[in-house]
Amino acid sequence: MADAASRLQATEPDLPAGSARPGARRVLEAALGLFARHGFSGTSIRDIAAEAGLASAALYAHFESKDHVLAELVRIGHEEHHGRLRRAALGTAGDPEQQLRGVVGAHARFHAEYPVLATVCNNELHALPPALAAPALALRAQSEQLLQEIVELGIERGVFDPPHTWMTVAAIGGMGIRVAAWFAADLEIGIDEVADTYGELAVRMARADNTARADSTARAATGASEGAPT
Amino acid sequence: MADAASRLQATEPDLPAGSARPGARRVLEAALGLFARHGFSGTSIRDIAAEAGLASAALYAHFESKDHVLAELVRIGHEEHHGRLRRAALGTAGDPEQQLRGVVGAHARFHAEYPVLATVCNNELHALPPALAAPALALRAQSEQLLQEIVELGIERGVFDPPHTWMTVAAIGGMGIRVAAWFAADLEIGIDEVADTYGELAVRMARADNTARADSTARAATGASEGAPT
DNA sequence: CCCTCCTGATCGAACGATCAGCCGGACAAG
DNA sequence: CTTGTCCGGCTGATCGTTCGATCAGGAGGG
Repeated sequence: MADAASRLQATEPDLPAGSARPGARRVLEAALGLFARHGFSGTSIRDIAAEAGLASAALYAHFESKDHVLAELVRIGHEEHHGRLRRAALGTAGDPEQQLRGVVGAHARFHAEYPVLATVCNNELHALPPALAAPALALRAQSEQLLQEIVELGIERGVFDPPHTWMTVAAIGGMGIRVAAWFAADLEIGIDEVADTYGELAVRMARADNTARADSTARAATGASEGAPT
Repeated sequence: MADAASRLQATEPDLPAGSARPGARRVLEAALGLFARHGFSGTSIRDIAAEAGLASAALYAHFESKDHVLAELVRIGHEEHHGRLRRAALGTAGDPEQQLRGVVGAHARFHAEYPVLATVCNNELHALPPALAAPALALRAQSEQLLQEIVELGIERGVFDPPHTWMTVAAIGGMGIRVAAWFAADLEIGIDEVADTYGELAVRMARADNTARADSTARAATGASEGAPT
């Protein structure tokens, strides 16, 4: 709230259940909120320690270095995210449209349930040395490929006909990532509604027979459009 | 390139033409690339000066503080972005679908033409004290409202029927922002193609008669979908 | 002669990390 | 139950480095 560029206004920093030993978890939760608000480089280990109620030296009993604290957050976030996408894909196997709806819904849902964690994973990954970032990047590539394969299957079957497959996949991914930037727990929009809406939007983007219809049906309400003044 | 989490791999840091005096411009260009790769807090005054070929003290002849360097970059980026959106909206006034296509195309085009600047504007805005961030936030609000009004006009006329107007606007904005993360000059995808594709995707998301059609037409190719194994 | 742009030196503060040492619960031996 | 030992988790002090910023002064074109 003190921040102008509202990075996750009222949302409480939150981690998936059972992701670390209690001692380390307190540190991770403290670091999570601070990394999201001030960035990795903008947060000192003294800040983290103070937030966790510890002396700064105590952090090194749980983590090898400041880098490793971020690496652990990034690992937790990417594994939770990728696991949800895979479960959503397996649970709806067969029908590409239902599968796209499910996977994109899970993607959006993750960013709504863990907006702080998602923000750190997306915005601070670059601060990690290559060796520590590699596992997260691998999971990212897998998630993108999962989405791409669903769209390609739909194209094969004729139910999908997106403009430029790869860009459509990138756009679907991008709109979901952005959920973390505006979703807050006290919003009047529920998590289920977010997931459903984003699933619907993704299907609309990919679905066949969309462009063609512009010439046949959508004409009706457009009559008064040509050359309107101002 | 040395960075694992590819923040703008091969792209040259670039600013819109004529945005500052030559001396200050060299500093801004140096800071732009460094802020994008290492973040605002991860970049020191000495880093910027070295990249610009100056002693660190020389920066203070052009800018009041490190904050003001970022503030100027953020101002340039937001003004260029908002200007393009307004011009695109005025150039296609009247027809909501054409207007949405144009504005979203301009949005995507900006992020493809200035991916480094867009990255800094989006990811480092939070590092600015409220007073310096305020103008950019105001322009952001205006841009979002512009998009929202186009969609609402389309709904009034019956050509648009998106699920949850506000979330659709947020999703359209989000997918365009993400372009900056993957677009590179040496890519096989051209800027015009990006703009056209994103315009088309936005229209598909908003267009009326999309959901309803699922029951009437799209059935044809879906026959073999039910319960396919694995 | 002044004004703009610049340099090298330097300020105090904050940085990531390391150290010796203290504390308290776990645990085996008596 | 008491005793002795250990070890994970912690503290306060401190290391050398780097941070953003300031200073007096030099260079040089108008």
